[in-house]
Parts: sequence; C-alpha cells; structure tokens
Amino acid sequence: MVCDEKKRRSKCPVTFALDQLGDKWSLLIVRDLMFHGKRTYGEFLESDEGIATNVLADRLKRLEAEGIIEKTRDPENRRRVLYSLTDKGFDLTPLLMEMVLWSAKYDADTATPKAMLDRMENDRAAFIQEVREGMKI
Amino acid sequence: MVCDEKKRRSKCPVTFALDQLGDKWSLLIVRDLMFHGKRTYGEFLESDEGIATNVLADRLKRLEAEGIIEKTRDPENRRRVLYSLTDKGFDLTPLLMEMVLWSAKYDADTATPKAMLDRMENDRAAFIQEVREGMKI
DNA sequence: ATTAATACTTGCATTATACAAGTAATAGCC
DNA sequence: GGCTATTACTTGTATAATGCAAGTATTAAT
Repeated sequence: MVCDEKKRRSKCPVTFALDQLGDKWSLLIVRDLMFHGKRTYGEFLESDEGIATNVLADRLKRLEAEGIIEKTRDPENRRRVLYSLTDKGFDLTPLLMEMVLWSAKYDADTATPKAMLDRMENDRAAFIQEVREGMKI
Repeated sequence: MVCDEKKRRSKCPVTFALDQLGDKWSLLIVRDLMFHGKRTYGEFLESDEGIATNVLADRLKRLEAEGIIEKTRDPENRRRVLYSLTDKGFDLTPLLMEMVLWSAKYDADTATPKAMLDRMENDRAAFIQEVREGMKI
C-alpha cells in the first residue's frame, strides 16, 4: 500500500480520541508510562492485565505513529529500547485522571489510595505537575 | 452459562473504565445521549460514524447491564424504546470533556466551536451543569 | 565462541466487527 | 379487522482483530 492513513469516521473530537486510543490496551500503556515509570517492552508485558506480545508490539507502533509515545535506544544497553511519552501523550493526564476518579466512584474494588484521589480532585494542576516531574528521564 | 460475569483483568481504575467503555463505539453512544439529545436506536444508527446494527444492539445491552444507560418504553408510542443516561453515565461528562479538549488541541480538523471549548476549560462546573440540564427529559 | 537478555515476528485458533437481510411488535389508516 | 409502515432488533456470513505458543534477530556478558 502506498498510503496507510485510515479514513476518519467523522470530525467529532470524541471520535478522534477513540480512533487513536479506543481499545482495551492503548491507554494501559500510557498509564504504565505515566504513573508506573515503565519504559520497556518487557516492563509493559509484566503488567497485571497480561497483554499479548503481538498486540503490545502493534500498539507501540501505532502510538508512536500517532505521536503519543517515542522510541529511543538505551545508550547504556543497546539491546534495550526505551519508550516515553511525548507532550501529546503527557497531555492525556487529565483524561486518565477523570477515568480514575470515575472508576473510584463506581468500582468498590478500585485500588487507588484515597489521598491520591483527593489530590486529583482538589488540586488538579499540582497533580498534573507531579506527573510531569515523575516522568522525567 | 450460569454466570456471565467477566473476570476482571486487574483492580486498576483505568482498567475498570476500559473494560466498560474501551472500544470504538460505547462512548459514541454516551456522547449522543449527552451532547446530541439522541434517545432511540434509530437516532444512534444515524450518527456519522455508521455503527453496525448488531454492534449497536450489543453495546446498548452492555451499557445497560453496566448501569450506564437505562431503557424505557416510550409511553406515547409503545413501539419506541427510549434510552437515557443514569447518574453513572452522566458522571462521564468530565471524561468526555477532557477527550474533547485533548482532541481540539491535537486535531486541526476538530469540529468543536471555540466558544464551547472555552467554556469547558474555564468553567467546568457550569458546563457540566448545562449538560445535566440539557439531558432532562 | 557461547550463552543470555531483550524486543520483537509468525502461525494458527478464537472472538469481534461489518454488512446485508430477515423477524417481531406496535401504530396508523381504510 | 386487515393492510402497510415504523421501530427495534436478530441472524448469517465474510473479514478483521485478538490471544496464545513458538520462533527469530540483535546486542551483551563470559
């Protein structure tokens, strides 16, 4: 194929976001980068949800193509690839925060510390700043 | 099958939300209920994205089972079924707002009026209140 | 030179989706 | 009451996505 751009379903912003992130795995990779300090293929594979290797490879490729993550070789160990969030990826922080707050409200078993939920709700800007700093290489 | 509960992938709140909404269609139905005043199967079918009839039926069933939407017969026309958001569904408003803001930032073609984006950003509570009022039957 | 670590790719079975068509219940009209 | 239209689905089938097990390629360590 000469052109691999997908046709857009519509010009709706919700659709735009869903076309880039609307599946059961993409946002878990973003979560791991954003909140859990994960950076490598192997680390993503270890997450509790158990993503399949081919699906992980596919999602990393797509997220990179969409400019949400970027890929570098680890200079200290050249067989290791390091993934990180771009600004576009980091800007998903508020979206992830709202997901966490919604789930905390409606899922009795959610494993998010109360203190963190309070910070998310009461000082959004500070929380986002903490995430940004935590993401630093 | 005796029990149709799905096993959870993890206790992560992001996973909880993705298991209920993480596909390319569920949130579009929520969007149509929340922002476009749609309430019937036929109206959802008309949306630009072009959902397949069987997928729409499946998603309506799931969303209802998850307590995000509810179903009533239209008393004035008993062959018509009316869908509406529950409180749990309405509480997705901030999540949808963040999706819209993120897409507006990164998609040059997004069709959201600037004035609406400004209200979402600068007066979140008021915007949410407007949505709530607009949703009234 | 051999083994280990890391990041993938491949093949195949299962599941989900898209598309076209058909069915069921209610309503409106004669 | 019988006929047609409306509305909300269901069903069948082809295509695409996912899950799982196994294999390959590149770099590092010994």
